[in-house]
Order: sequence, then C-alpha cells, then structure tokens
Amino acid sequence: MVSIKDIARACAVTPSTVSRALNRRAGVSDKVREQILNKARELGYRRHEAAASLVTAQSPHIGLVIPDIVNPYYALMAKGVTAYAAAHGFTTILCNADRDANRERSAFERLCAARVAGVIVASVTATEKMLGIFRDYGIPVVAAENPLGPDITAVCNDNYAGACQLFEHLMAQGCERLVFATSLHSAFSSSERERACHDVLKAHGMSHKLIATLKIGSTFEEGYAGMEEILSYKPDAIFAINDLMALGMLSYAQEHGIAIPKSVKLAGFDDLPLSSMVSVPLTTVHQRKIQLGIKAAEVLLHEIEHPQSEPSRIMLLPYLVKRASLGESYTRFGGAKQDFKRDFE
Amino acid sequence: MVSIKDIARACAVTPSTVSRALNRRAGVSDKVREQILNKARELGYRRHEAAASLVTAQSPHIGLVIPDIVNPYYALMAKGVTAYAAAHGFTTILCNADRDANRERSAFERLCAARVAGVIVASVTATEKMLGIFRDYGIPVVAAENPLGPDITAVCNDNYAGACQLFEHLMAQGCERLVFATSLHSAFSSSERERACHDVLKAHGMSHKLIATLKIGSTFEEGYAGMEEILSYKPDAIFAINDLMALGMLSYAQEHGIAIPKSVKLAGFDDLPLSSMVSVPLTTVHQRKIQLGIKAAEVLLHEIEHPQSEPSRIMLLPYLVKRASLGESYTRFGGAKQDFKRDFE
DNA sequence: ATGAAAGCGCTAACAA
DNA sequence: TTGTTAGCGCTTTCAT
Repeated sequence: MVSIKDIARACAVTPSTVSRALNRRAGVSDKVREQILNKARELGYRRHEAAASLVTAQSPHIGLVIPDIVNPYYALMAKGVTAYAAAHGFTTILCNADRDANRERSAFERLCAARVAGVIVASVTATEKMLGIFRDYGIPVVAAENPLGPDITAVCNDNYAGACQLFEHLMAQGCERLVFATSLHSAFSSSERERACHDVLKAHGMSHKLIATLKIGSTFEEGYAGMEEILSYKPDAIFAINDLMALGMLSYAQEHGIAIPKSVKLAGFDDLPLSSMVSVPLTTVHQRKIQLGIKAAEVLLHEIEHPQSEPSRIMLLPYLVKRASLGESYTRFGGAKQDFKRDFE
Repeated sequence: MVSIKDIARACAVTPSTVSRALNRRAGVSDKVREQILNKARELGYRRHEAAASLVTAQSPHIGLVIPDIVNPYYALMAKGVTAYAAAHGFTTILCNADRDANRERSAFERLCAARVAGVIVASVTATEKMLGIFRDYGIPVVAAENPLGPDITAVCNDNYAGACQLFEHLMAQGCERLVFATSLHSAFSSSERERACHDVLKAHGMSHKLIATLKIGSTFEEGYAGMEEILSYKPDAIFAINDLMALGMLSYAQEHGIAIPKSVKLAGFDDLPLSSMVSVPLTTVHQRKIQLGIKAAEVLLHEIEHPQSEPSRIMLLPYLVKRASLGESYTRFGGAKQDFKRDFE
C-alpha cells in the first residue's frame, strides 16, 4: 500500500508538503505540486480515508437504517439517499433492520462505532431514547417518513394532505358508500390518512357516506383475503390503506368477475411502480419516495456542516394520481414514466 | 467523546491495560478488568473502529456494488448480504451504480479509499481490469450473479441448469411452436438461457419447434409492446427472458382477450415475488436471490480470513416453479410463501 | 514555500 | 499482571 511517505521520499519532500499538494491547499509551488501529483498517479496512491478522518474528525460515511430494503418504498428511498450522498462525496452504510427492534439497536451501535458523519433513520419502532447514543457523539440524525420525536429533524410525506386530495376527489366522483380498509395496527401514516378521510367527509356533510372502517391488513394477501368481507358491505368505493393491498383486492375482483371501476371503485396509497402496470391501473396518491431520500440526505448534510442547527420538519407534498380504477381515462405507461420523472423534480 | 485514555485515567491504569480488558485479551486481573468494563459502561465508551482498524489493518466494512437497488432481484440479494455481514460483525457500504459505468468506477474508487475488508460486485459492465484497483490493496472481490473473469471468485445462479429444467418441462407439456423472447443486448445470463434452449431441444430432436428467437427487451413495457410481433408468429408457447417481461406480455394478453395458458403458454425466469401474485401466476425458474447474497458474503468473509485462497466458482441451483401460466394447477399464495422460505434453506 | 513535530484513538511489541 | 514505547497514515500548527 503506497502512502504519502512513499510519495514524499520519491519526490524528496516531506509528508506535509505531499499532503498539502494532494489536498489542493495553498503553500506549494506549482512545480513541486505537479511533481507530487504525477508521482501519486504513477504509484497508484489512494488516500486512506479512515486515517485522514482520524485527524480531521470528519467521516466520509453516513448511515441509513431502514425496515426492509426489499420493500420498493424503502428501496426507492435508499436510491435517493445513496445518489445524493455519493454526489457529495459521502458513502452510505446500509443497515436493514428487518423490522426487528434488536437489529435496529445493534445497527445504531455499529454506526456509532463507525463514527459516521450522520444517520438517516426510517423506523416505526425507534424511540428518541434509542437515538440518544448519536447525540452523545454529536452525530446528527434525520428521521425519514416517520417523525421520531419533537427534537429530531424529520422529512416526511404529508400523509394527511395527500389523503385529503384523494378523498376530495372520491367525493367529487359521486361516491355514496365508501369502505375504508386500513391496517391491523395503526401507525402514524395510517392514522393521518384516516383523519383526512373523516375531515373531508365532515366538511362536505357526507360523513354518513363512510359506511365502514375495517382492519384488513397491509399486504397483497390480506387485501385479497379481506375483499369478501368488504364486499359484504355493498360499497360503491373502497379505499385501501396502501397500493399493495389494493392490488390484492383488484386481483380478487378480477377472479370473481367484479368489474373495477364499474361495480366498485378502488383507490390506494403510495403509487408503487407496479400500480400503473396492472390491468386496471390504480388511482392512488403518489408518495415522493426517491425525493424523500434525496431530501433527507440533503438535510442531513446540512446538519453535518452546521452542527448547531435547530431541529426542523420538512413535509413533502404527495399528489393524487388519477387512473382507471376510479373511472378516469388513462394512457397506459405514459403515466408511470411521467410520475417517476416527477419524483426527481 | 470518551476514549480509552479517559477510562485509563479514571481507573488509574494505562491505555494498554484498558485496551486489553476491552478486547477480552489475557493479561488483566479479574478485578481490574471488571473495574474497567464498569467504567466504560458508565462513561458510555464506544470503540472508535476506524482508529482501531488503522493499526490492526482490518476494516469492519465490506462494499456492495449493484446496478439497481430498486430491482427486487438486487434488493433481495442486498438483504442477504447485509444480513450475513451484520451477523458476522461487518457493516455494508452500499453503492448503487444505476447501471452507469462511471458511477460504478467511482464506487470502486471510494470503497478502495475506505479500505474495505472486501467487495461484492454484481455488474455486467465491470471488467477484470477495473477491479484491479482492489488487488493492489489486497482487497478480495467476489462477483455475484455474473462471473467477471477467470481470476475472480464468483457466486452465480446456474442459468443454464435452471433453463434446462424449464425447457425440458416445456417440451414434456407438448409445445409445438415456441418463441424465445430475449433481451436487446445479450448478457451472460441471457446467452446461458438461450444455450440451454438449443441444447434441450436438440437432445430431443425438436430443434424445429423453436420457430423464432426475437430480441424484445427485458422490461415490463417492452414485453407488453413486443407481444404483437410475437403473436404474429402464431406460437403455442412463449419463453420470456425474465418475469418482468413475461408480466408485460400477460398484461397485453389479458387486455386483448388472449387466454393464457389456453391459447398460448407463457414462461418466465427469475420468480419475482410478484410473479405468483398476478391473475395467471407465472411458471418460471426460481433464482435464489437472498441465498445468492448470503453465499457471496460467506465466500467473501472466507477470503478475508484466508487471503491467499484460490479463486473459486459457486453455482446455486435454480429450480422450476410450475404455476398456472403453463397449464398446471396451482394453489394461490401458498406457493409464493413457500418459495420465499425455500430461498433461506 | 517547505520542514519538523505533534497527535487523532487505538493496538502491540517488549520491558518491567 | 501492568507499563512503556512506538507507530498505523494522515493532517496541522508552528518554525524556518
């Protein structure tokens, strides 16, 4: 392994001069600098980041802790984080906690031991106390998707605002008998969406049109399995708490000859890449997933540079995507690509 | 930040004794050790990995370079890698190259600068020469999915063997007019699958039954768009180079009233989580994706511990998954979960 | 413009 | 069992 000492020897200067030249700092004559740079290239020198950060106390790594990298929501977010970080000279240490509090805790531990420059956490289980270990080391933390506490900077999609758009639209479409199919355990995002439903309907004096709120689940299978119960309420519209479950319902409907949107309208939430591909493209709320990652990284890098900044909260605005499952006309594929592009804006 | 010096001072011993105690090395009296351990806990001491690895020359990080974290194939692989690495005390630096040779190259550069303990690379563009920068630093490299060269250890799914199973089955099903729909640019995995097709058909004296090999693409959209051309050949069976494209074809078929498998049989490759969920579950070849990641990490850690080991090649055996798109009966969902479980075996 | 020296936090010889 | 010393590769004062 070639170090600055080797270069120094080869150029008959001292390591400090080499360091200055390599880091493009002032105080090196053009002649010597060029000589050093050439020698470095020739010898295949590569800076030892860890050694450098030991003295500068600045790490080139940030940590990313997520519940499940296989879930497209988090995968897209991770894409945004890694892209922004890489573009700004940071490397991303990925910790996939698998929705396990213990693995999450040990991820925090390891990131702390690595003295990362900052951490982005998407979690439903992490507490402000668990994140305390970072504060001890002056490592800034940004919560993504789920605000983890009043003292922690967070970047989230505004579930309430997004859901409001959807329910306004649903009412405008003339829905009379709505079923709200939600998850088994109520998370922050679910309850925000439910709150939006109640508020919008109430504002229009249409509260009676919500004929049932059912705890169905959140997976494809649960959507499929729950459809029978839902249909027993004879709804003319169904809101599924997320797209995955809506897709399960769609699958059930198709197999049982139930026309969507003709017999029953269907809407989801998230706008997965998949949701525009199925035979009846889903009307849903687009969550800016890549953008969430980008923004979280951006805010984190800012906090890394300005250690004393006050905790802030950034809300990304989701937007309604009208597709066939609610009766709108829709150009196949065009929408998907366009949505994807919009996420980068 | 509390260092071993602080603990040493508090316990009235020297840093080396603290180091010994903390690392559970011999040569510390039980009494002193306990005192040190307690003090460390009390002060909230956390080992500075980078400083330690500077002297031990052992990094706690491995690098993972993949083309696209959003693609479920790589996401599952990443899950396997991170899980195995974490279980063995390694942290994973994720580099998402986005199928861009430049970003890939700069990922290599950064991993090298981080002096990672080893690297797992899933790539179609990386060359043995590009990976040379790791050899200079004695950093072992394991190629995943795509063998990157004769001197590089690789862990791959055996595309040829998997495809053979599929084509044997296809022939046994009595297919008479087969269309092979492949990608636009021929990668290693595609050509292996094509080779299997030719070999199997030839072995049965059925080469004439392959009526066309068409370069259609590899995405959902390309599958959808290419279906018209494919159908113009009047096939009774179609092999799509991957599931995503097969799903696009399925979507086209459903919209145009073409019954699958009744009018045309359809088979894919990969076995995405999705493939068992669609209305006509796909017959396909299951690639062990999580297992690929686990195995790659396992082999890498072995090479990290045994630096002089010879390059090896490990082939994972994919297996045929018979579902409705080729005419078999199939229990909805049961299969998907079971397949997922099998991946962990 | 360049060099000398100190030190980041830790480990590992060797000495006591 | 414990301490002393040196040094990993790098940066950064402070001299010169």
